[in-house]
Amino acid sequence: MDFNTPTTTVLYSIEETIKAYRKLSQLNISQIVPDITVDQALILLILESNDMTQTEVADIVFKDYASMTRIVKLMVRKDYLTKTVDNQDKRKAKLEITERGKVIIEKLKPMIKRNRETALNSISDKELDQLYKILKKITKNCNIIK
Amino acid sequence: MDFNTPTTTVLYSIEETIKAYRKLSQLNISQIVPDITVDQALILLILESNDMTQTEVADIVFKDYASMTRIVKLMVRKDYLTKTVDNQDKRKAKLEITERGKVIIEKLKPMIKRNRETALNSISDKELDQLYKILKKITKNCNIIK
DNA sequence: AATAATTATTTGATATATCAAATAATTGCG
DNA sequence: CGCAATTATTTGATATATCAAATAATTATT
Repeated sequence: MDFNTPTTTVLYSIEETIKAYRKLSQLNISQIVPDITVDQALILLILESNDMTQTEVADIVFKDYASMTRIVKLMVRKDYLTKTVDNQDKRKAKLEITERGKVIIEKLKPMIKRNRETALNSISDKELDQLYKILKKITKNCNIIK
Repeated sequence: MDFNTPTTTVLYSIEETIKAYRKLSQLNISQIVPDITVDQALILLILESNDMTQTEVADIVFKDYASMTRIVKLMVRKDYLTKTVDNQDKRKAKLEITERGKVIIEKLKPMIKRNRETALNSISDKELDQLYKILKKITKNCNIIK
């Protein structure tokens, strides 16, 4: 049964790439704001444009709702964001970025931008487009079952 | 400062893809062997060809050594593998797949293969090659700092 | 040989991932 | 309206991720 060694499939490469990128990002972000994770920064970025529901944010950042509950708890404790009950629908938790959160994200933006540039250095627009399309295909294939 | 929204960068797509693939894999693998994680199965696959040191395996599967210690502990408890002291170098932990581990991995192989096929369905060899090369570039870019 | 430096692994602390079950609010329907 | 179904979130349990510090064995150096 022509069974490839796990390390020879692209899916392994995808894993490798994302881990390398996460490591780079965390390292550089910690240099600017020591006490924040990459994912927390991402959540702040998302909330910077529009306030949202906890579940909405979770969907955007691909987090399990249970994880999201805990991450938000920490972020509220650190005064990065506030969590209030949505008055239209009391099941929903409205998340808003705090002033401190805004300051922090502004401080981080240049580094976040730089991380992306570092990661994508020397990748042409054409390659980026190819990469994007292929990844989308794979994602779609994986989500067929749902 | 032309700062892209986080969701518009390919790095976000990479994250999305790998999460979708992991979900698919875990779902299908659990159907065959309910009590094993994708990563544990990967470790068994790695060890199937050659017995190795714990650190060697960790490097291959991109795991932190501390994580590896804990994963191995669980896998030993479940009788998927054995852990013994390397006699040449007593710092090293030699990992070997057990009979039960072998049986389980044989049982899983067809599904693992199928998962890969599902994920990569309709992706041409040319695309795979492109994908692979671009990912390698990104990984390299991220590892520059080290 | 004795000590310093390095390597492999572990442990503790904390954060996150994931599943299943619980809770609470809202919606749909007879 | 009253209740079943659905939706948003939480909690508990367990697994994994990550960093820093500790341990133990090995290697390099003086």
